[in-house]
Parts: sequence; C-alpha cells; structure tokens
Amino acid sequence: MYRMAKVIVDVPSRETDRPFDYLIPESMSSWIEVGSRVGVPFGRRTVQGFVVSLHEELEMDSSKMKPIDELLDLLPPLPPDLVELAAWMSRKYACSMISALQAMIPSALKGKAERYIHVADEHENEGEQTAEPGVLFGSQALLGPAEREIVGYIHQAGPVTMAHLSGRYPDKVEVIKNLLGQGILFESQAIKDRIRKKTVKTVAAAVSGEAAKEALASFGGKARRQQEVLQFLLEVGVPLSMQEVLSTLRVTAGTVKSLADKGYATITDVEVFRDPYQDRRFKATKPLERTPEQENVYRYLAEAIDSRRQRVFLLHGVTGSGKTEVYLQTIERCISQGRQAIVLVPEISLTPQMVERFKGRFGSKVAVMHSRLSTGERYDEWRKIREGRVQVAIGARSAVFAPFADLGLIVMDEEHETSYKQEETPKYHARDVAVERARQHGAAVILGSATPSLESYHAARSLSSDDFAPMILEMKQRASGSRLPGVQIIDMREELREGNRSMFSRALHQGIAQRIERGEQTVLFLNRRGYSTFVMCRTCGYVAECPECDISLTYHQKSNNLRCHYCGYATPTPTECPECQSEHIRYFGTGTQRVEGELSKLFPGIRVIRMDVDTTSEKGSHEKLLQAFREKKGDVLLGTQMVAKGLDFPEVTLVGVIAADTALNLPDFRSAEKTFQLLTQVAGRAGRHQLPGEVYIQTYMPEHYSIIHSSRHDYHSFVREELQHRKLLHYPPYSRLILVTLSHEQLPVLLRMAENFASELRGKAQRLGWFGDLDRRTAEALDVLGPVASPLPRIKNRYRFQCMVKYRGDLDAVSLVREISAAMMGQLRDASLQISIDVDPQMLM
DNA sequence: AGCACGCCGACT
DNA sequence: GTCGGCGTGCTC
Repeated sequence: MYRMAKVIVDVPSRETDRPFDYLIPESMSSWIEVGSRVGVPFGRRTVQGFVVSLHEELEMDSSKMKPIDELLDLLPPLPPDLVELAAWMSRKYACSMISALQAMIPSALKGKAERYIHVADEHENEGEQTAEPGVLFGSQALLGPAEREIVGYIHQAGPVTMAHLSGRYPDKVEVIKNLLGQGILFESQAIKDRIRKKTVKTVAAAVSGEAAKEALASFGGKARRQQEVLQFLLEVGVPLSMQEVLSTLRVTAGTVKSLADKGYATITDVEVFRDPYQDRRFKATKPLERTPEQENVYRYLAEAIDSRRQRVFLLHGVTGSGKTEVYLQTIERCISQGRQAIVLVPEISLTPQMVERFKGRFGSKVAVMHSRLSTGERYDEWRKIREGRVQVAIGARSAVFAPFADLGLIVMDEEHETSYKQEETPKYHARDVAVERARQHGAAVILGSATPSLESYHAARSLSSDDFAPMILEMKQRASGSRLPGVQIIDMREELREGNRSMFSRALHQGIAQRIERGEQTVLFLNRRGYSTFVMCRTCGYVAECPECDISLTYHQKSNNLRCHYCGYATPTPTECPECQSEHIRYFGTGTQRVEGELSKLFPGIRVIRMDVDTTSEKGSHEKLLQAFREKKGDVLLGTQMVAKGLDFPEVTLVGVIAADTALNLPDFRSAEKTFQLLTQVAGRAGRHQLPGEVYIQTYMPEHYSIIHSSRHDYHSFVREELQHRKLLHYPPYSRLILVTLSHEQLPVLLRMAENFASELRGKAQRLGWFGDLDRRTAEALDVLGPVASPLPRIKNRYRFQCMVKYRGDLDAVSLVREISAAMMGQLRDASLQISIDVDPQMLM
C-alpha cells in the first residue's frame, strides 16, 4: 500500500493545470494533509505545490512516480474548504487551479526553488590540507590548491548557493563547474519562502536560588557590568527582550553574551508578530443603542447568525444610517457564539477611521489586511487568522479568503464598488466568492450599500431559485437624525452662454467664498477618469502616444516627462511638435493640480489640501492629509475618488462636483449606474452633523436621469429607470457577459484567430440550440459580439482583439468558451496566442 | 514557466 | 571542426 498525494504545481501553463501524483515518504506521512504546501521534483527542478487530495494505491509505477521532497509548513496554509473553493473558482472563472490557490495565501508563501551546493560525503576530507599534496583519492583526479580551498570552504560553511559561491570566488566559476562534474560537489534544491518569521532575542537568567548567589559571588569585583545584568535579570525574574536589557542598563550586547557564555544566562530567539498597529492606542467603544430602524434590521441578522444557515442580506441604508454599527453588533453576536467574521471593505475606504472603529470595539481580536502593509506584516496578520488568534478579519477583496475554521458571517461594505472585482487572473468577484464561502460554512452574508449594484438588487427582487437570492433590509434615516443635504444641479452650458468660461460656476464660486467667510469647509470632487493629462499640439492635433501600447502618454509635472500608464515607457516632454515643428505643444485636460491652481487664483490665500495619486503615494500621507483637514488646516479638500468614500467631517457644509459628465460619458453600459453611485456618495459627505449641507453638481447634461435622481436621493426611481434600459438592451442583470480578449504579436494572425474564435463559438452554441438573437426573447440565448479591437489595442508589443459573449444566466457559457479557447491555443502549438477570459467583467473599456 | 534535447550559422 | 542560436516537448 502506497500513500499518494495529488499536487497542483506552481507552473503557470495550460498543460500543467492538473494534479500530479506523488508518493508520500514515510517520514511525512502523518503531516501531509489536503492544503499542505510542499516542494516536489518536477522535471529537472523542484517546484512548490499544494496537496489537493490524498489517496492510496496498491501498486505504483516507480519509474514515473517521485516522492514529495519537502513539507514546507507544519500547519497547512490552506484548510480543506479553501482547496475546495479554489476548484469552484477555477470552474466559475475559467482560471487555473494554481492561480486560485495562490490568491488565497499571502505572497510571503510563494516560495521559489533555491539551489544549494554541497560537498559529497566521500569527498569531505579532500578540502583539508594534507601533509602530502597531490595524493590521489580513489579514482579521482588530483586536487589543486584552488579546488582544495573551495571544497574546504563549502565543507566548513555548509550548503551554499551558487550566487554566494561565485561572489566569493568570482574567477573560479570553471573550477566549481569541474568539481560539480566530477561529483565532488553536488547540487540540491529546496523551496525558499519570500520572508521569514520575525524573531527577537530574549534574555533570561539561567541560574536561581543558591546557584544564583554563587554566580554573583563568583565575579569577585571583576566584570561589573555582567554582574549588574545578572542581578537585574534575577530581580525581574522573567525573560526580557535583549533590546530592553541593553537600553535599561546601558550595556552592550557583548556583555550579555559573555554572561550567557559563562552559563549564567540564556539567549533565545522568540518568534514575534509584526504588528502594524503596535504603537497605536485605540479607544474602546461600547455598542450604541439601536435606532428603531437598526433594531428591525438587527433582528433579522441576529436570527440568521443563530440559525447557522446560509443567508444573504442586502442592507440598503442611506449614507449616515449607521450601517457600520449594525455590522459591529452582528459581528459581536457571531463571535460570541465561537464563530468568526470577515469584513470586506473597498481598499480606498480602509482608512484609519474604519480600522479605529473595529479595533476600538474588538481590540486584539481583529486582524487588518490592506495593501499598505509590508509582505511581512501581511503574513503575520494572516497567521493570526490561520492560527485562530483572532476572530475578526477586516480587509479588502482578498480578505474573503481569510482562513477561519468556523466562519459565521461575511460583511461586504459598499457592496457596489468595482474594486471587489479583481482585474488580474484569477478575475474573481469577492461578492460571489463570499456567497460561496457562506454556503460552505452555513454563514450569513451582509451586502451593505447606500446604492446597491443593480445585479444584487435585481437578484434580491426576483424570486428566482438562484444560489443567491438576498433579502432586502432597508434603513432610510440618518442615525443622527440630520437631513440629507439639498442638491443643486448647475447647467454649465448656461454658464458658458452667459460668458463664464471658468471651470467654476458662479454658484459654486459664491458657495466656496461663503464657506471661507464663515470658517466652514468645502470638499471638491474631480472624477479622475476621462481627465487624463495628455500632450497635444494645438497646431496640427498631434497627440504623444506610447510606441509600444498605442495609448496616449500622461504628462508628469514633477519630472517633466511623459509616461505610459500601462508599460511604464517614459520620454522627455517635447518642446516642439515632432510632426509639424510647431511650438504650440502642451499638456491638455484638467487634473487636480489645475483645479488647485485655479482656486488659488480665484481665492488668494485659500488653503487647499489636494489628495490624489501624487500626494498620497507616500506611506501614511493619506492619513496625514485627512488629519490636517479635520484640524481645519485647510479650507478646501480637493481630490478624486478617494475623497468620496466614507469620510466624515463635521464642518463640511459644501460639496462641489466639478464635472459630473466625465463619469457619464465613459463607454460602458454601467456609466449611468456609476454616476448615480458616485454622486450619491459624494453628496453624502455634506452636512452629516449639526450644520446643514449643500451639494452643487456641475454638468453639461442636467436632464440626465442619473443626475436628477441622485439629486433627489431617490435610489428606487433611478433603479426602475435603469433596469428598463438594461432590459431593453439585454444587459446585465438581464443577461450575463464574458469578455474574451485574444492577443498575438502579428495582427493578421490575431485577426484570423479572433474571427475563428467567434465563429467557432457561434457554431457550437447553435448546435446546442443556444445561438440566437437575445432581443427576440426566444429560447435562443447566446450571442457573440465582435471581434473588435480592444480599448487598449496594443500592449507590450501584442495586438489585442476582444469578443463579448452575452448569454442567458442559466447556461454554462464559461465551459463552452474555455473549451473553444483551449482548442484554439492547441492549434497554434507555440504559446504565441494568448486568450484571456473575464467572466462578469466590470471594466469594459 | 523552465529546462533539455536537437538541428543549423559565425568563430577560436 | 565547435559554441551557441532558439524551435518543440515534457514535467507525476
């Protein structure tokens, strides 16, 4: 009987996306589990892999079968339910198993093989200087002095890497190769993690009682400092960190070391967790009394927690209705029953304020995961979860994979945010993953938003037997009792007609002036997208573009150069047009910098705090800027998306949207929805406390329904209208989409393959009886649009074309697409054709 | 993805 | 004559 493991190896290729069988060595037998991370021989090298199942076999083909060669962690990094979830993801999103597994663990555990050089056992003494140089060992050739030195060094230093060795003996690479060839040296491979567990040195007295007295006496006036250290350690009686001992007694590490050498003290490496919040104190908070609305909602949620069955709730609550307090109390109930909870927030709203609220309520029971943590910090937060040291995990998208053993609740705040969809492989949506995990664990899911996505809202409204039919819970009032701000739509065409060519309408201009006068604050919002600053020649219309990616280059004022946002290509800003030699070439478009400039021109002495990618790239700067604004060190907070979310400043009474249209005119069927959500979010920033708030929205399309309904805070009317549009055009939620992008270096080949793909897919769907025109609402329910050139038609020297597959949600179109793309990649047996599959795409541009 | 095996150009 | 170019084939 042989114990075997099926292993998914870390080799990102279509042919290797399947389990490989390995023999489990006797020594690892009781340690290897589903979810274990192992190093396995694969071809001629060693790679990392994950055990996905265990089985036994009576016979085995020993010529083919290899044993696992190392087990990388004592506790498997993935519990079995996550391995199962990875299989679900690979089906749903047409991604490889390894990419799904890799997404679930911190990057610190993405190990790579390192090669080590050893001295072969029977040659160990060859490096030593013999009395008679030139004596032959066995059949081996004579070792020269260089050979002897190298062999001797490795023997004494232990296994070393080739890089280390060639660093030490830079001109002896040939000699080393020879030794390897002769079998005097040999290579091995082992998986090396990207980081280590952090340790601190601790010191403790190694003697006590009588022995301690003797020890102290034995110094006899000598080594005063050592004596002092021992005395101190005995007094304290518990192990201390080396750091503490050194700084308290003002001694050096050498002193302590000598004491340890005498056997009077011990120095140990103790594993510690890197704690990104260790220097922060969080004020403890108590649950607030629930408002009647909150009470009503909480009753349903508490019942769901108690039932231990999968339930999905859509919590639709206006900004300021106290959704977070509801989350906190539901989590409290969940963890008091011995289960754990995950809180998902968009990366952008994982602000110190948010962290503070959770830390304040749950203290050390919380692990926080966000992108600003270092690899090591993130690894340690993750370990706290895996080892059961915390009960609550709060983080962005990937926190949905927090490896809790008994999950009772998943909260997804700002459910409608697009950042929950990962744009890289695996292109998963955290909402769908959350619902699936909840199914596995019998957990509750709360999808919270002031402006729920149409997908979620529609799913909740339809009485389908879907795997996910949420129940809608509503909160219509602000918890503070304050009114939602009045919203004024400003027609910028009118402004232009009346001779105002500035980016500020007269009303907004006056509004800002008023706030400055009254000492109140203003938030100005600029939609970044569509407002890229590009360089254009005003004489001939030439636009500077990236030679590799065919997209316009972005002007960077700081470095005075042009950069490609996609591949990083950079070039100095031209002073004359390369096409017509005109000098009238300059950057174009509005960025936050330009608005800032305009503001200081219009309001001399105005204090503007600008928040954008430039001013928040540094660690902690985001926090600092907000703090400064809170302390009223600025009259105006000017920024992009990041000022729209979750911020709460009592003295902000005016919010201005510079141009609502930029979001409205994006080539995306969701642009109206996005605009509505954005305006509602932004408007929610004003007048949250005693002072009443005002919102000005500047637009060239004042009659657009998303602008009108958002100005009236009327979600339901907006949704009614928007759903009609979607239904008419058969867009989600009335259909589903798969975006298939094909890329190849040669345009003609790509065109042929893209056409092939579309017709293959149409043909196959027709044979299944699926193909047809969605608009006719017949049984036919799959349509292929395109191929067309991708919005970014060329990236890194590869041309890109895309097809949009539109289909009825109950069909398994993903399998079909996957099948056909696999067949096509097989046709061109080189890897020159790449096909990327995006299921339920969010970004269509 | 690597890494090796395997067949054709410019050099000691 | 060899060193080395990268085409294609495989990895339990």
